Amino acid sequence: MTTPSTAADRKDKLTRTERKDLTRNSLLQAALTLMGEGRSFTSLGIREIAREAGMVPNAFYRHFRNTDELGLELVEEVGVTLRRLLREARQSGVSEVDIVRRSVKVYQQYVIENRLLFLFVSSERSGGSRILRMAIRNEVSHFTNEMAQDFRRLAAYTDLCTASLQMVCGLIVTSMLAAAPEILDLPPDQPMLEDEMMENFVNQLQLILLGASAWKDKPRTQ
Amino acid sequence: MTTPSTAADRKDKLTRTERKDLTRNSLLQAALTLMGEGRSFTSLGIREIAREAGMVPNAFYRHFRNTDELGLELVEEVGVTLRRLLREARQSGVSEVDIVRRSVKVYQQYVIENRLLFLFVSSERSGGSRILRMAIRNEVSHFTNEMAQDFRRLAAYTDLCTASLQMVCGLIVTSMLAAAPEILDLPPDQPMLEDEMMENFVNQLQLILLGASAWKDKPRTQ
DNA sequence: CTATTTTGTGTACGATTGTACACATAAAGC
DNA sequence: GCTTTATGTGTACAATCGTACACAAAATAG
Repeated sequence: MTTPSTAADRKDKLTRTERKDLTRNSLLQAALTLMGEGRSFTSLGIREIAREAGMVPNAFYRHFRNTDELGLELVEEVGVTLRRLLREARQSGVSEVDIVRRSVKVYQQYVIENRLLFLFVSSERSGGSRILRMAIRNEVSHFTNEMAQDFRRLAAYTDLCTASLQMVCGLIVTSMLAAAPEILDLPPDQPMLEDEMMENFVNQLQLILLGASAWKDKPRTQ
Repeated sequence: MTTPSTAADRKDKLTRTERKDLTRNSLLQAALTLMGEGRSFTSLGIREIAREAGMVPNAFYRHFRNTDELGLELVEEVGVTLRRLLREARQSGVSEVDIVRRSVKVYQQYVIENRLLFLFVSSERSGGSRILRMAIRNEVSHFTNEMAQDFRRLAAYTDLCTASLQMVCGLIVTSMLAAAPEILDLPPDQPMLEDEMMENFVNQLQLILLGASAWKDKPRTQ
């Protein structure tokens, strides 16, 4: 690469790695699209994904060795998506009244906006390939830890030791992830069902936080 | 049917419906076995299941029209399994100290004993076919309701209105189901990891119950 | 006893799958 | 400019899939 060619050097002539990234992304997107049409990731085939991406089956191998490897890439995307959720939650005011209800509403919208990714993570978190399962569990674990750090930073629940705080956040995250598939399965124009579900979700989170307020860390022994 | 032939009439000559039930069960068992070997239910094929059950592919159609229909039968089996869990929990003493820790231990063993069914329900609860998902959600909902009734019967958390009690039980069930895949993925001889996971699970349940004790039902409005 | 229905077998066919190999084309390296 | 390398295409093959049809055997009905 003699002249760096700043990627906008020539408008339609792209560098090799750029083209590669484009088709690679189109493969990832194709897999997500297929899941959006009701297929489960585990049952997707190489040919199917390549076809959806508009390329010949063999081209798949230029980017991934098998579908699991593509799935790992999707897991990483899930990771950045979750981190973005936390970052946005951090920016929005925390000292609001009704913070739980507000957060639940934000989360609901976030799940809908990132429908395909949450579809993926919900179904692969306990299904299919062990490798994917473990990778997802890792990302969720990181997410939980970051949430606990945020609680610390905001000086919330300062009575709790770190282990207890992580336990609480784990419970919150479990509830959030369990809510995702229900959000995604909601019939689109049934506001009553939706409100009922959200109300239930809000109450559950408030109950967890209520428990956290009353929680006393165990003494030294055990 | 002239003489009812009480099914033990001739020891090795079985009636037609008995034989049919036997092979039907062997198909169900075959599907579970394949899942136990790491396959996901969604990706199972008719031929595969029939082969594992030791019969020719076409025989499958004598019992189910497709794999989803077989899955529905498995969901029903999950239902009776969950009900049995509740029944056993009901019998064991409730007025024990450390009741949560004891219950968690019982649950862990129950999940391991019914490994294949919990594998199935964990992976299909948010994955694959919409029909199966809804059926499982139904069974889980019934389970939650029965648990709430048990709480009522035991005069536990009498301050809570029925809706709140169901909300609490929903949270408990969510946590239980989320724990199942982690239990099943535990490496078999790592007692430290196992203890850590169980301790975390116990704490989460205790936190929920602590929250339930402190919970005040909403006043009339809203 | 005869006729019918049920249950499982055997064979067959077209479609689809994962993957191997040879080839084209265009960017990158020198 | 020439050579090399990376990326995508085309063709091919064995394996598997779901499913249709004809058939065998045995239990049930009359």
